[in-house]
Amino acid sequence: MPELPEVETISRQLQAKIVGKKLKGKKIIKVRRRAKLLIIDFIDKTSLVFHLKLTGQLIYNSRPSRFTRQVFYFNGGSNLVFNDMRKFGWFKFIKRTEDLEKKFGPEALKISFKDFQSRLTKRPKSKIKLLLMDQKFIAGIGNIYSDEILFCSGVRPARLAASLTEKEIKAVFDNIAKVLQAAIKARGSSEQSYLDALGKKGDYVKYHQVYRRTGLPCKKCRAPIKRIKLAGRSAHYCPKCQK
DNA sequence: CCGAAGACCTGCTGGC
DNA sequence: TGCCAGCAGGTCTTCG
Repeated sequence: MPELPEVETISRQLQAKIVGKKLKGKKIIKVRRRAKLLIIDFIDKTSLVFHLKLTGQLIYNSRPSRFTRQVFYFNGGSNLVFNDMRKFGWFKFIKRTEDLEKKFGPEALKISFKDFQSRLTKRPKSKIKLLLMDQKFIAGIGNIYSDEILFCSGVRPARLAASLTEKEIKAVFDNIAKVLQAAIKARGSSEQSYLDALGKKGDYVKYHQVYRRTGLPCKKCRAPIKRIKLAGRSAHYCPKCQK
């Protein structure tokens, strides 16, 4: 589930619901996202940090299910339910988030073209899809959105960074923001288990051009979508639209 | 330095 | 219907 658009959706929804409430007697002053982390900041400068990994859910005012790992209760009776079928996700209370946040590269929605380009030239032999998913290179993009960004850019996922023309680098850069913003607007992609903080599915799957569409006709040219393996992950692309 | 492979978990789907 | 292989939004660690 949760890449940048999904975590951003949850973050915005929770920000509207729980700021000003108290958890364990401590007042919540902000809910925010860094990379794929969801961070709840308290007035005493401590934070509660979540990583939802593949199947984590954070749902406001929900009921526990068989997959519930933890329920957080706020003063006044409302709650926040943390579900995670595959148990990869985690949460922890920490004193300062700085050290944790330092481990990530620039935010995908904040990086400048200049920075993006210079980072690419420093990793000439890396495959472009793996670079987009490398959280130290650029933070927030995962398997779904790297495939979608590269489709929109006309670039195959296994291309080496050094092989991209200036025009292609610009296209990839532009499509990072374009695809992620559109996905946030649709409240993310619900492939299987993802739900937003209000317990609703995200609508972006219907806009997917290639992700998990192996063998289906490309929405632009009708050529069958291909799937390959890169670093153990599936990569989907249109052999005709992407060079 | 880099990349590939396996580990961590559970559930679902498709083929025989 | 049953069983088994393969797949799934993400990091981590280990090994070559």
